[in-house]
Amino acid sequence: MAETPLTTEQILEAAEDVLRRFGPAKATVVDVARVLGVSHGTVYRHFPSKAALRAAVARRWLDRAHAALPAIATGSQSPDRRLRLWLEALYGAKKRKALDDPELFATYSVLATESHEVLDEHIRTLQAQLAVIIAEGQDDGIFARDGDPLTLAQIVFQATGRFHDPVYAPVWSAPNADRDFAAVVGLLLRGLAAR
Amino acid sequence: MAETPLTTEQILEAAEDVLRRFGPAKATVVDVARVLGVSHGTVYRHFPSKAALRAAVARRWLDRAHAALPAIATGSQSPDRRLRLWLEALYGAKKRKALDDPELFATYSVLATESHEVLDEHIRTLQAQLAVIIAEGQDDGIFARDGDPLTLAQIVFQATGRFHDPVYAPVWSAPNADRDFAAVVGLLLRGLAAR
DNA sequence: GGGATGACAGAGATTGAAATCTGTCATCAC
DNA sequence: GTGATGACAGATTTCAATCTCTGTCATCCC
Repeated sequence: MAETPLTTEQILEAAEDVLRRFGPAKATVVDVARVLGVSHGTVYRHFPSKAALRAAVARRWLDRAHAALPAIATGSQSPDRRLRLWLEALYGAKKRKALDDPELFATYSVLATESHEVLDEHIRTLQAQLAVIIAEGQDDGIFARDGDPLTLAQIVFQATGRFHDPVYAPVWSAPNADRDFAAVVGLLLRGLAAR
Repeated sequence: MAETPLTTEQILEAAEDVLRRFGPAKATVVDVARVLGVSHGTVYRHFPSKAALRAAVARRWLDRAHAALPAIATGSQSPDRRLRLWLEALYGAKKRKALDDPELFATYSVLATESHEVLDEHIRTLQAQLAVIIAEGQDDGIFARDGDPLTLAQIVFQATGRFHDPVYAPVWSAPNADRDFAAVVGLLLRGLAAR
């Protein structure tokens, strides 16, 4: 029976499975153990608490959902073009997931929201990518040189919040959402531009 | 007893009172009637439903909370300065209320959110005020002339959402909130400016 | 007649007893 | 010794019985 020594990875897989099926409100550690065919005590050898397990699932999901972004941030196109592409990719990925499977998206949004730490770190990672693009734009003379890149990255991230914060998921399918997104990004790029 | 013929205004006053004391989850029409010393059937002579009563309370509150804004929008200062002042007044009013009495603020946020219609109309009113400022800025040559004022108003409103949408109330007391607000507004004004 | 009432049906909320879950740990199996 | 188990205490959730609320309307009162 114990042919394979249960891995953390398997537990995460099972936990995702249970969350997908039962949703964040009903998923229990006992359910996860049942899927794996072990006792729930075993799950507690790998994770100190249910919250830690859910946080790990959230981290995995966030990383996977935004796997394409770093490549865009360090791409070969001009910084202004890259900034637009990066924000489009972020909005696009969120929007696609929210429309494809709203229930699953809601589940993961709950996980992310409850795992404060994980979410904060994820956001810091995203803002750091934005900061790289902005810094290169400043070096190239495409963007105005006043203002530190990380602060500007935070500002751009905040100003585009409506297009990546899950609380706004319902408006992403509104008729004007894409037009509004493009307009906000356009205005921010104008604001960033050197004159 | 029936010296005064019960007015809609009195009912709204009583409803606010009950909402303040019991919160949005517990406040009932029977409570409101009790405060007024009438039967709850009487309340239904003035409002077709509990939802309509709550919507009327929400409208009153939103109008009162933002009573100072129209004067700023039509003020005598330069449009760019007025735009900044107007956004500061909006953020400031929200922030003050949220910090002064978080519970009451949460109560009214619930009312506003559940009264879709009322909230949408209120937002349209606010955006129309912003549009007036922007249109004057375009006429004066302070703002770039491309883009229609109402669309630009919507874009500015959306980009500053983090500083007026009640879902973000918890971050308004963060150490950098005011700095971030000023930076977002600064970037947007740069984007709006004629070159 | 205009305005208020309170009894009523159906919908929705409350409550507390029973069931389930979380997290621990002494024990077991290899 | 390493890793898994399952019994357990305390916390949390469920569920069904009960109670309260919403919205209507026939009736009442000035």
